[in-house]
Amino acid sequence: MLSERRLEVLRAIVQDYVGTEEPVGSKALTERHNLKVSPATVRNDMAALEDEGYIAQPHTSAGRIPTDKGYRLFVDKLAGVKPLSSPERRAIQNFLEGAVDLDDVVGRTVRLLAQLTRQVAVVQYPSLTRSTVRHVELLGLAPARLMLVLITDTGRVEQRLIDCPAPIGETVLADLRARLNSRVVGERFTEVPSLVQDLPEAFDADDRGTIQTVLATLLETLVEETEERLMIGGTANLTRFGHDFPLTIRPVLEALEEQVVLLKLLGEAKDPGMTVRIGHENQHEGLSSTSVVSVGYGSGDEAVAKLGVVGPTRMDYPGTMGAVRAVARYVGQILAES
Amino acid sequence: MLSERRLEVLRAIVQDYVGTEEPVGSKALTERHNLKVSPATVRNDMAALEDEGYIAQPHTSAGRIPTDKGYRLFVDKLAGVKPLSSPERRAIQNFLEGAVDLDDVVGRTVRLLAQLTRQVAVVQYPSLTRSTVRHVELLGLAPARLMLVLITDTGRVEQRLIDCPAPIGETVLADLRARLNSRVVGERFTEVPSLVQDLPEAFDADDRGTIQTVLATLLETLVEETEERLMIGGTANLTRFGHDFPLTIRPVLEALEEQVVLLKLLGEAKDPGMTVRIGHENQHEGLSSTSVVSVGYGSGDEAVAKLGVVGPTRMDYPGTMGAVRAVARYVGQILAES
DNA sequence: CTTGGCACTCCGGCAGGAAGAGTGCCAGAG
DNA sequence: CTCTGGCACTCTTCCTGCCGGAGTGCCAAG
Repeated sequence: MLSERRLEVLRAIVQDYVGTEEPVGSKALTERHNLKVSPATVRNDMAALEDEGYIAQPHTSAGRIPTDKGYRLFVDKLAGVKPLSSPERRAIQNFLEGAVDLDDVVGRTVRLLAQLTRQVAVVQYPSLTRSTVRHVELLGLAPARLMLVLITDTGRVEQRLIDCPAPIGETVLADLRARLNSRVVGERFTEVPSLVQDLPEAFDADDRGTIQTVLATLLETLVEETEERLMIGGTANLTRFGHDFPLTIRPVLEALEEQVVLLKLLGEAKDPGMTVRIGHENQHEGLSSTSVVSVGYGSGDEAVAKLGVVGPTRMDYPGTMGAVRAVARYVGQILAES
Repeated sequence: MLSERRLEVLRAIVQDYVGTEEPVGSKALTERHNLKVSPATVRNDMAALEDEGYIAQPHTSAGRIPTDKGYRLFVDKLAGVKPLSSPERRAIQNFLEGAVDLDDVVGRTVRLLAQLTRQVAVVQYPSLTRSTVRHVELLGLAPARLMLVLITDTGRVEQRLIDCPAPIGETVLADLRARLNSRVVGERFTEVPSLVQDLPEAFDADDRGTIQTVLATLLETLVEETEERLMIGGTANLTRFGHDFPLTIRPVLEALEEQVVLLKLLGEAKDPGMTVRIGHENQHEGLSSTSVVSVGYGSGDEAVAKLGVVGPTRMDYPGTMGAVRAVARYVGQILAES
């Protein structure tokens, strides 16, 4: 086990490196942090930390920089979450309250996160998985053509065109609409399939084909739309990454364009609270020199989606975590109100 | 006026510079293009071209590179539009035909354009301005709460929640729905206001307040949604820009995140055909070292939206223009079919 | 108007030297 | 056993001067 002081040294190294972006040496450390020991002692500690794999030196006779493992220890044991200042909190709230619809909420959130953390922000649209049905509507566009509209309690609306196998009468349609709604409104998506299973039985044989089609489309919509959309922003902040640009930034931009990758990234974070994935802990290769801080957010007790930021492993973890957590909370509030 | 040969020299310079990214000198020119004159002659021509402002040299005794003005001349007079190869055309068509809905069409288009041109692609969602109403639906969610759903012929669906000043009966609602649709279905958005103006007169005084609210929301939706959304992709291609990265790439990324800027950019291109804006011709400062190639596309004869690419001024104009034009055509076809 | 020749300029790369920062190790003190 | 100061060593970085190459501009001749 590492002694108290060695942990303190590691913390100091991380803090200094995050601030200066330069390898940090023993002398500078003793000066900037008032460690009560001499540089020589710190050197010994550093040697020990290096043996354990927490820090490394780019070349002999250079200062040390933290490794992924070092950051991990820092995040787990040494760093708290830095709360935002109250002006910041107020700014967040004001900014988010101006949103007019769901797209706007997500858009504002992304910009806010990017600005607060000065990193790339990723916000997943509220998931349909946990949400409930507010209304289902069927519109007859033509004798054998319907439109299905699904409205969720998170304010999302999905629509599908349906080509029916046979024409369907307006009264039957109204009947179907009424029955459908009485069964599924207020219910969770996951419950819907079993709730509508026996619906066709209530109708004439002539109409059953159409009704089957409608129900199939509805269930399909519920499933398909569980695949999430997301919005990203603040990519310009990538330019602050480092000096060895093209090599670093390219794979990150590529990864960010692959929504699938990002969704997986957010999805993997199972921790109910905040998740921090550091460097190579990220599966995706392009992101192996970045860290991802993510957290679930939602209108009620349950998380309906995730949001987070992507930045260099050398990031201000306490500050970033504070911002991410705060934004998630306020977005949750906004969603609950609307 | 510039002589024929001097134009030829300019063309050669542009082509070589686009290929090599390095200033091109007189000797290399005579070798790579079989100009029938000596380097010395070319030097004289270059001096003339430089006097006219078509080319410039980074430093004394370096080769020449084209200026914005030089590219402009090249695009206007010297370059054709390079048609795509037929395998490319087939690939485009196949790729776009797999799309399942509007979002998917736009998403695929953006990826396609980015891949074909190896630059940043921007695609505007089909505009509602020119499109017509396919259906208007009113759903009673609660006694005094409605949802308005607007379906357009471009496949777009917009919805709005309406809080009514007074409860409205189901029969009145059905009546309103029927009248509304009989008047506006098939009509252009711009026509709608005058068509529905006198609708409230057909109803009882009790309901007029609510109906006014509904109509107001409808008109508002039509206007608001003229503000376009757009999708961008291929930002990773920015890393191919040049070697002086952070300075170049940052303002571009920032500009790309400002949808307003991009919309203005596309909107400014009034030319019915293809528009090419080179370097400083772009108003936005961050884009002063980029060129924008854009073109309108649409399902019928009329353009309903724009798409294009953003790349370095040093780009392959004929190839890029060819790709942009081809993609626009195929997207138009796809939209017309659906 | 074109051509070859020639002097000139400037960039880029390379070697060598000096400075600075940081390390590792050791021996001695607490 | 831990901490400390000292010292030699290692690297990187920066600056300098130097050379070669590429390209230009100008001039005089064809």
